[in-house]
Amino acid sequence: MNIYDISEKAGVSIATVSRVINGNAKVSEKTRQKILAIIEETGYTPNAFARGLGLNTMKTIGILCADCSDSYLASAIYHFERELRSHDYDVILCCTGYEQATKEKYLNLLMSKHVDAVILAGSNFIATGTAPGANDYIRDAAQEIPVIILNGFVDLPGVYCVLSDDMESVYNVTKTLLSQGATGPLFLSRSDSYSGLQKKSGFIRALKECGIKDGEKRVLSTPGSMEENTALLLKKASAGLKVDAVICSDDELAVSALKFAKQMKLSIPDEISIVGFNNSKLSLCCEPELTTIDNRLAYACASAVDLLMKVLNGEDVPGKLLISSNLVTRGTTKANS
Amino acid sequence: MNIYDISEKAGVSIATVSRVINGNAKVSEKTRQKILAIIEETGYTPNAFARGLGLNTMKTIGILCADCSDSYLASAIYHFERELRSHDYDVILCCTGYEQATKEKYLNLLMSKHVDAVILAGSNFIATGTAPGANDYIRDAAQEIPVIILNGFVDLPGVYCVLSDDMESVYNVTKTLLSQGATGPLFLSRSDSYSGLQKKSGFIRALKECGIKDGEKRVLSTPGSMEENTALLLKKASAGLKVDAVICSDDELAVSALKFAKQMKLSIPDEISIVGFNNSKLSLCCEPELTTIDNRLAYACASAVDLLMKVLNGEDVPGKLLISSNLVTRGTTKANS
DNA sequence: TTGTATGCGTTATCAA
DNA sequence: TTGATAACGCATACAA
Repeated sequence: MNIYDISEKAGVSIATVSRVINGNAKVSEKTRQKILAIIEETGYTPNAFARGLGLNTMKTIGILCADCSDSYLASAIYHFERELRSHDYDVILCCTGYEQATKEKYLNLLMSKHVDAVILAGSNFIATGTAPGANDYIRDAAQEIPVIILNGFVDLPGVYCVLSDDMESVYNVTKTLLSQGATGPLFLSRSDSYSGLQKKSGFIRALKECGIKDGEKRVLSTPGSMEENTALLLKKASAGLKVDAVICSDDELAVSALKFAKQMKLSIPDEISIVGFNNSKLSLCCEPELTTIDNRLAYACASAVDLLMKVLNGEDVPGKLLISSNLVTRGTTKANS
Repeated sequence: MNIYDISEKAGVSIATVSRVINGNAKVSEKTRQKILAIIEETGYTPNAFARGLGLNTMKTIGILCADCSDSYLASAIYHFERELRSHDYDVILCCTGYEQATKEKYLNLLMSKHVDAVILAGSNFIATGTAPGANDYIRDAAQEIPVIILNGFVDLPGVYCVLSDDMESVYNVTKTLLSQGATGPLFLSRSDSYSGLQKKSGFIRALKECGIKDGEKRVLSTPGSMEENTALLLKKASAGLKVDAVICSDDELAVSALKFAKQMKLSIPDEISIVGFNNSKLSLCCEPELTTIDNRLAYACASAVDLLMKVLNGEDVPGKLLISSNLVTRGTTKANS
């Protein structure tokens, strides 16, 4: 069943059928109704390939993420997909893992499928190290199609970044904990991704303002499993590190910190405060429930899609959109006086 | 940059270029190398639409899931995507939500995009109620392309189901808890999906075998939030329901049960045992850590993709694949003697 | 081993 | 308001 069959049944040319389907050009109401009726009756749907061939677009957005089983990224994808579909776009999903070469390979793969744009979900797509040209693959892609980045920032033409203000939110909560009397603050860092560095620098800035100079020394790299991270904290503590406030770059790390606190028999939040990140389900599963930073993921994803639609529509939009976060205070921090 | 450009540069016809790209027919090693070099140099990639037009396939699998932010489904999608990509298939993701009409709509949408097959991820795609014809949309789809169902079962031609043996695993763990002396077993059920019903019937069968006739009365429907479910349990307990063993259809429910136990000041696992389902991260975040049923999701997904590849290859495969689960014993149940 | 010619199902341009 | 026809880029049957 193709456009010729329909045109034949309707006694018109394929051009007219095409016009009705695409609804742009002028067609007499009478023939339109007739054609519509036949389409309905036959259940005809245009061949997406042929359409793509002509238009060189298939109304499809590629989403790359390192690992969609990560709860944060999974939520992001969920929001992206629903938003995009409401705009009649399909989503091709591509989980790249964390290796640079694979990221590049899959981005090129998606480009070759003629997606209309790509969304890089997660700050790990931005190289933060010194490797020269590590972000070239993004620049190259952006020369062909719009690139949206969630929670990462590079200043390149054709790249649009939507991110939460991680530096600010960590800065704020750190200041609060210090003002509540904490003298042994610690920051647990999952990785040196763009957002990881932002968080870290917010922490260090807050410390500096309160007269703690060597803030870097109070940043702990904790990329391992929950068990390993708890063990690391215990080791540090037994080596004499004082800890009475832990800010974490995700909720899982905060649970590690919680386990550490319990093993140390520290009372929470009197002797130790803990703050997580992402307001994930994990934050409700432990005891006490976690105070955590909610970075308004749903809002960010919706904004990103909105931005993208405008870009595809040729409108002028900002290259960077910064969204403030929201501290959700629960049982692992003292109530703010 | 298209196949004509390449053929011109190489001084051959487009047919020869096509042959080299597809690697099937005979081409002299010399011209092959020459063409390969030019392809490499120009970065040419064939237009997927044009290719799809001719072949009527785009090596793309549609995955439908109700909600990919659900941690279980997110993991499933992750495994599917990686497996499929290793077979050079793309994945179009589609989150349908839980409404029947939307599921049908999106399944048809994917069909119209000429996906080569669809995977229905999650048992909620199977209607278990009495609504006649509620699974017709699956039957119709399966007449056109292979349909794979994860964790659900319907006996229809062209439908291939991969599922964990939920009935058996719940039956087994319930028997164990009863043999350890439990007299107030409870099953917390999230929904009456196919797998939900399987789990429930495993529970009831175990009770029956131990002389507890009215097993249905010990099944609690707990579709709400963690907080609501905990509250429901507290209410039931204060109304006199005896509870000393709780088997849950997911880990989140188990956390609700854990919170209930703590509020009741019941010692775990001496006075109450709790078993979760899925071996998700949640099971490690609470205290004590959850005993939970691991249904080998990664294995199931890999098997499903393997099955699909065989189906697409015209091989004969079973319509149902049942995978046994694995009980992961942690702190919320007594060690088995 | 290679080349020629045709079809795949649309959209869009131009003419009527 | 309509119709005829040329792209779009590729795979492949058939010819050489």
